[in-house]
Amino acid sequence: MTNAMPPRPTSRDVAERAGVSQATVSLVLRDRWHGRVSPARAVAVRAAARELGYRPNLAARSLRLGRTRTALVVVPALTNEFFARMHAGAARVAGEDDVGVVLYSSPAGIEAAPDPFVSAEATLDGVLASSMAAGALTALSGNGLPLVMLDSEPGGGAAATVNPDIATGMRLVTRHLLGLGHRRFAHIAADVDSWTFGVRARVLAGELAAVPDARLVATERAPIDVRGGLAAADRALAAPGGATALVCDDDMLAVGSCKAARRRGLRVPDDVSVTGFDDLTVATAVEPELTTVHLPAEELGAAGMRALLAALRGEPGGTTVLPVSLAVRASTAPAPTR
Amino acid sequence: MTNAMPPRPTSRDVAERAGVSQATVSLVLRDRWHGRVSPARAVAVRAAARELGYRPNLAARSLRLGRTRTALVVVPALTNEFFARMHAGAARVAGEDDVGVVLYSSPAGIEAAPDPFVSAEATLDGVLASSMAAGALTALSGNGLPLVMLDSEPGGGAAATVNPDIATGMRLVTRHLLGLGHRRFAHIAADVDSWTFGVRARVLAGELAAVPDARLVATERAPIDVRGGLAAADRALAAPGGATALVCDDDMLAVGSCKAARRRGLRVPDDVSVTGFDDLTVATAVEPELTTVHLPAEELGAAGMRALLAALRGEPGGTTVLPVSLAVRASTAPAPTR
DNA sequence: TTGTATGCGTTATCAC
DNA sequence: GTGATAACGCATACAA
Repeated sequence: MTNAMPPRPTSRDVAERAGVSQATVSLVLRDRWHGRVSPARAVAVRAAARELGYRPNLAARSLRLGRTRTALVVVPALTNEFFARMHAGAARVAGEDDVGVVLYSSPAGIEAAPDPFVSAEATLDGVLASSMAAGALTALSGNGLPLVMLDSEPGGGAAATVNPDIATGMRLVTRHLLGLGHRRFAHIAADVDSWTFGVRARVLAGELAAVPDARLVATERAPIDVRGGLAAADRALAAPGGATALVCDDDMLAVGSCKAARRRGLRVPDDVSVTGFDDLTVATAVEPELTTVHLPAEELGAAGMRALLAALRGEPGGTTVLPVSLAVRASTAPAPTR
Repeated sequence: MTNAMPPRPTSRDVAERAGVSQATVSLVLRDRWHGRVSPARAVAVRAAARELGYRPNLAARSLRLGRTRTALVVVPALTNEFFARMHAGAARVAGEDDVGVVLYSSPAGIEAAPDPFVSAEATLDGVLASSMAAGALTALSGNGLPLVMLDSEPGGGAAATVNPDIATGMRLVTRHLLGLGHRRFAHIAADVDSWTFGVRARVLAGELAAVPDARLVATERAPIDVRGGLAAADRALAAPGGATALVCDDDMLAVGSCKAARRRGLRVPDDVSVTGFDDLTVATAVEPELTTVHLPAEELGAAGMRALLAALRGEPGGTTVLPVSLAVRASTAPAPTR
């Protein structure tokens, strides 16, 4: 039994089979034949292509066109559900426009953006980057590719920026808690120096400053995971001031914070209220379910990719802000009367 | 201010700057110059390339070589942490070998594998597919590309298969529960028809059959998420037989099962024990923390990619089985004495 | 040891 | 309307 794999058909093969020239094949298949090729031949070409299972060679096309119809999506970590959802949105939109997506999830997290741009620059049309530290941005914008930033500081060399309305999100959380009678807050913050977390800290502080007897009794930073949140909340709860509300930068931190509270014998939400941010699956997996800010992760990726595709077409881009909402669930309750 | 973006340097530009021919540049940069190019010139070429910031054009290289150094990784859903980790492992190994990864996460889940292979076949050297339904496999193997299957039925046209030791995992769970005195089991199963879940069901049944008074009092299928698990466990708990142990196919199902138990006024693990599978982050986020089977997700992806790279080199592949372990935590306890 | 020439498959520019 | 032909950037067989 011979196992000879038939070589992939080329446009020449299609031409031969359809009895036309190779150039005609290209015209017909790229839909640029109207008025230049007779309908009869066009039909014949299409038929031949189908029968042969012809697929254009992307490498050849890219070489000739100088464009690759490929965008790079950069996320800090794909194992974070938020970024996975963002990626899904971006990939969907790109796919609808026949643009491929190559993914780079920065192993070093949010800070570094080393090799990929160097090596990838060879073959990309644009870059969609998310939640990167301020410094990393410049490394990306330097290579001449259109760049769209997600969940990042507007401006700064990007062709466009798409952000969820973080400020409003934090405002909703704070006012929700304030309305519940809480006055002593602790901020369980992500120990990541990025725009998005800067906004959260600023808005929280600002909202509390506007209410005479409200105070931020502690701010604890932690790596964004359950253990980090647990440790940080433990420190915050040990601090003087007796916080009754733990405002967390992320759902994972909130989950850890709930654990910390319980280990100290405090009930959530009776003794202490806890809020998250993102509305990941885990927010409704734990009990009590988390009151959290719902961020449109997939839509963020989708809008970002749309902005990138627009930039690729040469259209100017600005800053888009996506609305967020507060998901009020069971981890918040009226402040305890002491 | 002129904004003329300098065109990307080609190997010709490097040649010109180094005062050599383009062919020499190619030889030097591909490290095939030993004995053919004088060391002095080689040094000059490297210097010129560095100064110009030369990057080879991948499209041109692919066209010339006929290979793309790109592998397709197929996962059912990236938003599932297990697959995200698998992807990370695969991407890491591929990167070490300068192979790119293009990701396809089947929107339709595990069943369908529609377009990507058609359109992607143009530009891929191999495929790494994970946890696909039996039918989808054939669609992949048909296109002549080397294929490595992950967490799937061994054999069946794939160049190699890499699986976590699912059977042992389920055996460990069952015996753990049996050792705790449980005799009435319910299986909260994933409603997905794939090899991995088939094995779980089979082993669970087999292990229970080997213990005279042990019984599987209910099997309930559910979509793999918290709500699905909740609903299925609720049905299982309502069924006659009074299961004291809920064996779940997945951590998400286990989380939902815990919720279902609590809503019925049952305590976990005092009244009912619950086990998961996968050991996702959520397993240690909820309380009680889940007793579950730890699957080496990242290593699975890494081993799979190694197998694919080996297949690309023409080496024969077989079936690799990766060890798993039981993470005993707080969701299991001795069976209640009634 | 080095340079020249050719072709990979595609698209676009031209004569016909 | 249609079909040659040239280029895209690289790797290599071959000539010098």
